[in-house]
Amino acid sequence: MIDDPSGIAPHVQSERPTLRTIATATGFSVATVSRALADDPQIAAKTRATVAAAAQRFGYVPDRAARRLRTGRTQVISLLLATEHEFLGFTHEFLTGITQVLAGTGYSVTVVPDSPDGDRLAPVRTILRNNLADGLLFTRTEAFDPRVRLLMEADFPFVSHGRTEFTAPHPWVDFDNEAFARNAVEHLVAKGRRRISLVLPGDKFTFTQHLRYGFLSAARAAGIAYDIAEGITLDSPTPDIAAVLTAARRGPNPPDGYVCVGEVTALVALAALADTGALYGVDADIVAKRASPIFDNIRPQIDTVFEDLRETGRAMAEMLLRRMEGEPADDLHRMILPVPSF
Amino acid sequence: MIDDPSGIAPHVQSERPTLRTIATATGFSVATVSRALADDPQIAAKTRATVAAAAQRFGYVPDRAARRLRTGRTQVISLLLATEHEFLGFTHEFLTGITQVLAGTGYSVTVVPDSPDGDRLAPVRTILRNNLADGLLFTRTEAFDPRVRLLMEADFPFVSHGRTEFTAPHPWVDFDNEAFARNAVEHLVAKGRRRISLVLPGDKFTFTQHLRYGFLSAARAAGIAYDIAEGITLDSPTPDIAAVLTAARRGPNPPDGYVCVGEVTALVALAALADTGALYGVDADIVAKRASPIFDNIRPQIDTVFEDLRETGRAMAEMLLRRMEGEPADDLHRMILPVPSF
DNA sequence: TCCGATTATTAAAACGTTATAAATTACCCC
DNA sequence: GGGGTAATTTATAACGTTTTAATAATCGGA
Repeated sequence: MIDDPSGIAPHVQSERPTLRTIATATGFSVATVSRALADDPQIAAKTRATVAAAAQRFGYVPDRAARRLRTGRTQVISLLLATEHEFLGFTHEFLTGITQVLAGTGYSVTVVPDSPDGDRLAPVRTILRNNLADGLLFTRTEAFDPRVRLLMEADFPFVSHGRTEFTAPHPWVDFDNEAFARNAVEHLVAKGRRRISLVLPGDKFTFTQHLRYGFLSAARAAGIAYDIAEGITLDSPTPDIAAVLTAARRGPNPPDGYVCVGEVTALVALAALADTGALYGVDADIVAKRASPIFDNIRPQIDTVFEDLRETGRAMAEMLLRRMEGEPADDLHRMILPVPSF
Repeated sequence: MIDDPSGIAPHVQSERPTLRTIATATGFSVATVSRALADDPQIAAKTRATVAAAAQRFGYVPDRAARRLRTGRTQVISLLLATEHEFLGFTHEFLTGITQVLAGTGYSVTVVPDSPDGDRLAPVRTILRNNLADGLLFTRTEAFDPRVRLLMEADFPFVSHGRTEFTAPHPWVDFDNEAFARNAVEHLVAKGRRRISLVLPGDKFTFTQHLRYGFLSAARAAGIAYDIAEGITLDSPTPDIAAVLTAARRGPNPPDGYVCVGEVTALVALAALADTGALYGVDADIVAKRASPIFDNIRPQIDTVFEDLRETGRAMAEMLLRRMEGEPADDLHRMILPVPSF
């Protein structure tokens, strides 16, 4: 074994090639090698070729720490991951999309927890202050999201999952929740349903407004009765949601249609039907937003609308890369469309 | 608002504080400040206090890049996240546990995709070679996992989710799948079931062996009939699993009990019952491993056994920290116990 | 043949930290 | 007060990059 008098980290010192390795091997200086690898046109084409070949031969990979120290760029993208989401598989699908795009770009993804009930600004501040990332992705965006405000002020690249109501444009990827809600209501109406119910996410999230608007306008246009569950949100403990939905079923005018914004809520609604002796398809119908294929295996089969979270992750990562390249925010928007199964 | 004709000071104040900032402010040298902050006993206690106060005042946070360049330690923990898991919420729960423990330690978590069907060694090699992390966590461990072999050879800190069959000890956290399978079978037997069925994960994973052993030994001890589905694994496309289970139900001797290792498989089994006109609780029973509360809202309610993935993530992160501190691997093992709902 | 202008290369500094070795100061005892 | 030792502090040299400014090489053109 090679002795290491330096006392510096054990697994590093196994002859990792550096610029100097290539420099001494090719006879050029470290500076030239660095610029050659950056494809600087000031460096003769022949030299660039020689250096590139040597780098290839040695399996040279630039040291991130050194580059980061020198340039201030971290090669890191941070994901603020909300503790709650409307789908069980949200994190997995989303992260899969992001890492798919980032694979091979040299960026790595760090995950930072984001508690929508807590201080959402704290992790952002830490990242900005300590220069922990070059770009930021986050979910569960609020209408006047403080993170968006702060990041825009700091001119720090980010893409939000969900829009805001700020006037200045910023990059976002969003699911068309208004269209989803509208389609869901219309579908229920087409099935003859006249009294539909909805459980919304917390009021502060922008997508809650979109859902509400789509739901209300379609219900009013159809002239049917509707209600939005009170005292609970999509993120409430499921027993609480179950209690409210079951109570409503036992009340005077139980709904005959449910628009469910998440998978779990849809299961709760189904359970409420079963537990109150109601028959799906007879006494009530359900349209649910889904992000996974689990409903294929749930009986009775309900109508679903697919939200492609993997594609969402991909779109956000791609957009962030473009933003970090300096592309202006004005056109960096992408709406993910609902895919109904009906 | 205020112009800066001098070109000197003002914006410097808003710059990130470094050791030099504190050094000039306190009158000590950079070296002293560095050592004082490291609580070096060679530095006078009074000096340490002074320096600590100044650091506090400036909101000093050491620059990760500089420290990393100098020490070779990255302050990063990488998570190799398998593309498939037996639970929809696996990623979320697991990641939540990990980030909970790592919050405040100064370590950040990067997520790297790991495709169990592809080259599982490639991401590990990249991390080792390019010194991208100080420690590694991964899931879906194989009996003779090449990653474990490589990491042990390189003496690189890691914790695997799942055991291996290597003789040398390495840190692991595992769920007692053997106990789960055994309990599940015994429970079905106690309910009077005499012909039980199981879908296993891929053969190479260690936990597959544990499941098989628990299942087989309990079934044989009880003297009942059993079968393990062939041609499919837990990770097969759900339509494939559904096809096999449904075909079995239509065959000569359909099972009257199912041990389901994942939530989706349990749903498939339930659907297979429903689709073949069988009645849960009458024609067959199910015991399923679960990681989320969704089954509380699925009707009929089946018997479940809880695997606490958040606790698993916590345990793995804690263990990795201890391992990185130099603790020997010998006792770094933790078995997560099944929590039956029955 | 030599000069000015490109073109190609490189020396040196810097990013912020830590570790080594050396320098300084404080302290104690005679 | 001096000599020696212990207690503190600090200068300096890295770590591997990139970048600025400067040097060296090449090339026409007069």
